[in-house]
Amino acid sequence: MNIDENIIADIRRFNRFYTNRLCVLDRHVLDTGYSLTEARVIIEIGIMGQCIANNLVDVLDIDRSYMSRIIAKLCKDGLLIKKKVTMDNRTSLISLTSKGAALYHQLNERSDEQIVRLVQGLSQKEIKEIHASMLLIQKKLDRLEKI
Amino acid sequence: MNIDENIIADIRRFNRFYTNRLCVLDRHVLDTGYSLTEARVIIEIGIMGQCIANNLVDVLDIDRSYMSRIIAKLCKDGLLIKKKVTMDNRTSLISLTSKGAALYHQLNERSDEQIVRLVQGLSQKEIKEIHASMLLIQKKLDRLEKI
DNA sequence: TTGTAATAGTTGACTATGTCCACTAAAGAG
DNA sequence: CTCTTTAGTGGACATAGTCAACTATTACAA
Repeated sequence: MNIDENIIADIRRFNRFYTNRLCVLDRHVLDTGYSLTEARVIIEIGIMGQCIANNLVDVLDIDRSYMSRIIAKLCKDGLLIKKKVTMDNRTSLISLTSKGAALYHQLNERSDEQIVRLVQGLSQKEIKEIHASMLLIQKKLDRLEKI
Repeated sequence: MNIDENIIADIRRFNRFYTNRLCVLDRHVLDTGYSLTEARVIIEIGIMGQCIANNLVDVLDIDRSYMSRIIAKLCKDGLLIKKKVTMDNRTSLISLTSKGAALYHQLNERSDEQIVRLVQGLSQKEIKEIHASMLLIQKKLDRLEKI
């Protein structure tokens, strides 16, 4: 597998470039008073609807003890509730309260806004080109995971 | 500016996807025993050749006191040397020692290897497609900065 | 069914990473 | 020569994340 050195340099340049872009896009999360990690937890629960702590640990790849503390904090803040379920007394079902759901929606809307800002000033044609490029990259690089 | 909701969702999906990829690519740095931030400092000095601490603070957007401590550590580890320069007695010229330069080259080589691994299993044609897509994204989104 | 292993979660202690502020010393500006 | 700005350092602190020990419960195999 010989790859042109210029291509490697370009990909590394792209990675540096895109890292900065992602950083800027994520910054808005901090306005909520929660960290990126806490936001990820809220969003994941929003997507899952209901889950147990261990699901979050697996999906988000966060340490169990750290997750325990994050959940405790978000519960204390009234964003989550834990419901004991008879099936397994070791666990609780976690879900968003209405306050948590509101934050979840706010995070989603803000993320959407950030994407709009990202491509602001470009024509619809250019946006479509970027879109197609992203889909291509993801398709090609994602495929490799399954092998 | 109306943007198709599906495109926004796709871009957000791509961002999540690519964040994970970047995370995996960066992980190799930790094998050196240095953090990503310390590695960024070493690489930047490698690129600049010679610089003063404040240059690094500006370019890498790292707190001055934090930078001071990072430089002190890297000096203690024999990766950097500070040379007093008569022109301005407040500052020192910082540069890599041969040991530091070796690490700099190692970091570069490993980063290149990671890119090769990233696209491993793809045909040359597919790699060229990815490359072109990245260039397009960067060109379109980079242009927006200058406005 | 009983002993053993595995799983879910919690807590304490710790490390790593990063931030804020006050300070010294030198340089630059008027 | 004063006053302001700049470069760097160090103390104290904050935030983020890790590691290991522990309890309680469940799963499983003999």
